[in-house]
Amino acid sequence: MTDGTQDTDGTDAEASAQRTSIGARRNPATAEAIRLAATEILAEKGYAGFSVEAVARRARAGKPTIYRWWPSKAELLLDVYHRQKTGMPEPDTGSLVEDLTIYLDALLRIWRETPSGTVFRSLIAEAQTDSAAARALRTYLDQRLDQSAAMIRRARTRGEISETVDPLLAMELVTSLAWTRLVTDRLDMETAAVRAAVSLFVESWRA
Amino acid sequence: MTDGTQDTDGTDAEASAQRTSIGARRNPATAEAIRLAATEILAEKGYAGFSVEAVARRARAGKPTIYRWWPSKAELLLDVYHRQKTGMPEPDTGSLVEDLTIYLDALLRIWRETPSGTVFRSLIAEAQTDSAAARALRTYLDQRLDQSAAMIRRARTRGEISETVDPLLAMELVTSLAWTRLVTDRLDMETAAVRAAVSLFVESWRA
Amino acid sequence: MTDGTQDTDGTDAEASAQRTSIGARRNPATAEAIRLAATEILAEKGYAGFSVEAVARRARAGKPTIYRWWPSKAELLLDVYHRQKTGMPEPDTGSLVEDLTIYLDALLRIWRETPSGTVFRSLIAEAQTDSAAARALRTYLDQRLDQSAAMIRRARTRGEISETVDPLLAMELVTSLAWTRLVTDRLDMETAAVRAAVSLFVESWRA
Amino acid sequence: MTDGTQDTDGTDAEASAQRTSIGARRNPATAEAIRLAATEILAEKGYAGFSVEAVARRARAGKPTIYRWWPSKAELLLDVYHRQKTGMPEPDTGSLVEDLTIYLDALLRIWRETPSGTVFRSLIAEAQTDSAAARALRTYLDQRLDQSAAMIRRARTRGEISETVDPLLAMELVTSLAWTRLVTDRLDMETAAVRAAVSLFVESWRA
DNA sequence: GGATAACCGAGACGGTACGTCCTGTCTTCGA
DNA sequence: TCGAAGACAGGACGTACCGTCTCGGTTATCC
Repeated sequence: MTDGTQDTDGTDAEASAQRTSIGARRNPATAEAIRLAATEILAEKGYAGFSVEAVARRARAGKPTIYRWWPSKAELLLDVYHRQKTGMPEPDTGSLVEDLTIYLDALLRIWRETPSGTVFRSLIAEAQTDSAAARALRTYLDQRLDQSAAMIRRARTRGEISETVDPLLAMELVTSLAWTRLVTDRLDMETAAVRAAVSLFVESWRA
Repeated sequence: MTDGTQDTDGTDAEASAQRTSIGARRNPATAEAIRLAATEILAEKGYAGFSVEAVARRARAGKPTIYRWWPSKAELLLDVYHRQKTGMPEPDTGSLVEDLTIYLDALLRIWRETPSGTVFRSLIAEAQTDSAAARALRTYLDQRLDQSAAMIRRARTRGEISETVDPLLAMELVTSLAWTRLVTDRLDMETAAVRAAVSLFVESWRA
Repeated sequence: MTDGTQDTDGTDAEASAQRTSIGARRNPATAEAIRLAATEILAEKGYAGFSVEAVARRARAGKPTIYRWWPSKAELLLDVYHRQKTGMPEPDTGSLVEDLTIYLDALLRIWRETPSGTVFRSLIAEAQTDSAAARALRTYLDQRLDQSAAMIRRARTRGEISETVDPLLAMELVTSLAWTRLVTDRLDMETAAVRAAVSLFVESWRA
Repeated sequence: MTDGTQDTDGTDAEASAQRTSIGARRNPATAEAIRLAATEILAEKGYAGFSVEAVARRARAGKPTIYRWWPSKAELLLDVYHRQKTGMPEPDTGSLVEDLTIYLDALLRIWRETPSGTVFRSLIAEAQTDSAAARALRTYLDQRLDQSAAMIRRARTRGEISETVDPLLAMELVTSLAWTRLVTDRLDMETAAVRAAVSLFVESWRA
């Protein structure tokens, strides 16, 4: 940043720009460049090509800089996932089947169409090796479930479903399907199929 | 081996037994020693400690011998998993809730109490990196689903559930919960909780 | 702690004591703390543990503060060595053998019993890498030689040794032995052995 | 040389040749390529540029291959020095002054005119940091002294010098001068000066 | 019944990545 | 305007595995 360009909060898309310390505090531009590099590598090469070394190389950052802020590969992965997981709808149509269909459909589509699917797969894989990743993954799952369980809690509140339904457990059932599809590379589920699956939850299976 | 004084203090009782060549054909004892070593390593150290190098070391085998017969780490993993497959029950109590509860409870218990849980977690992790593993995992899932969907088909046949329920999809819902629990290390689900989860599938949620 | 505590005595043995800014001029307490930290580290861990980072850490100083006043690691080393130079004797007993024995014996003892040996070893090592250190070392050697050669000049003046003996070269021979002993960690030379070595210089080897 | 990635396709035909394993034993070509690379780096960039990483890069070898055979940087350095230190004369002219002059003169010349001087300086520097290097250096010195002390032993045998002269100590005096000159970068000593120095040893200083 | 072919152990090889430590530079903030 | 603090890019450290490559030795099978 030797020139006078003002972009302090700018979307510094150029990782190759020479960055230097901005004093005794974290440089947001560096952090962003690292996240960007990590994201791009995951998008281009997948988890197999994702290494701290490669991220550092692409972001023109030092490895210690990465380890300073993300104590493990998993943390970086999780951070990247977090940033990417924008635009998840929080539907409230008044119909639980509809809400869950919209939610699950959107989740699968986002995983399919953006790098976030690869990112999350990577995180799951990492969690099988790295205990920090495992903890992070579990914490993240808990939070996500709690948040999205709001759909089910609303349905219960409005009397659409029984009081005996545990919202967290119910939400876990829905989410689990998505996870399984993700790790087995079968995200191509049409909306109709999604609705059918959701119906299997919400509607009675009974004849 | 020029003399018999080899390796009396072997760190590994099983593997330290000297195998001699049986000529120009595959030595089953070697193959077994490799499988055993792989299994033990997974049981003791988990996926993190599972490397071809470590397996070769423990099995007192050469790395090329492993690569000769198992072209990838994933193949070895899958082989190990297959051998370990203990008898999953195929309950037929006349009640779908009961059948699925027994099935799911057994699956979680086996993953919890035998090394097979670790092995399968490892396979899932490997599948995120290795395409051969991915293919193997998916094929395996298909077969398992088809097989265990028999429970649901029977329920449908006897009129317990609607004709519109897709047995494979329904079975995938049940199985997905187990997978998610496995990869997030939350297998400790009591039978009552399992039954509650299964009920969420089979019973109506509606008030 | 931000006021009052003056710390005027400057010979602060504890580097962790808080120093406060004295405004826009060099803080002697800081400089002293840095020198002290450097000395202690060299004494405790030797050259291997001596890094600007470690010195800054122990002195509770910023690295730039060190680099501001000592442009290279070698300068800091040399500074430390200079401060540590305890009184080397300048014997004048009337006998050259006696003078040199006292001198060499004292040099070896000081290097052995005080940190200055380690410091000087470090300086020699540093000089092999850093040209500033090399220059400093050589200048220092020249001065030392010139100074201690006085012993030999006196012996020549009083007719004890030949006019053809070059005092500087002769002194270099004596000093060289000490250096070699230092860098090969063989400083434990008894006075008798020192005298024997000196005699090899001054007395005739001839039968 | 603004960065280290410059000449990966080195002009060096030997090093760039692709080498592979020759079975379960050390590949001499690899060892030689590593030694060559180490030597060249020392010759070109000196000790400052000498790193295992750099050697591996230039030799087109893996770092583990280097560490497999040379457990420390110092061992590699010492090995390189050993190979290079050919052609040291072992004079036996019948005159000790002559023998030592030839020897010392040759030593200084070789250090001056071949890379071995740089190599040995590096070893001395390394020994101040690395205990393995220190041990190696000391062992090496002992052997060299013992070997070259033969000149003095011969002189004693033929009655040229006193029986009381300790050959090892005497040889150490001679060698020390060379070491000191080496580490202070003052190897440019003319033969006459060398002879003068040696004379200071062998002849009487007395008037 | 001697040659041959494939297996097996062993482990070296060129590499990639790990996570840590240090270098020397830079900037902010407080005094 | 200095000092403390610490972030930064970068390079090197020594280790663990990867997947490949001989090697030497060992049988069974084929000629």
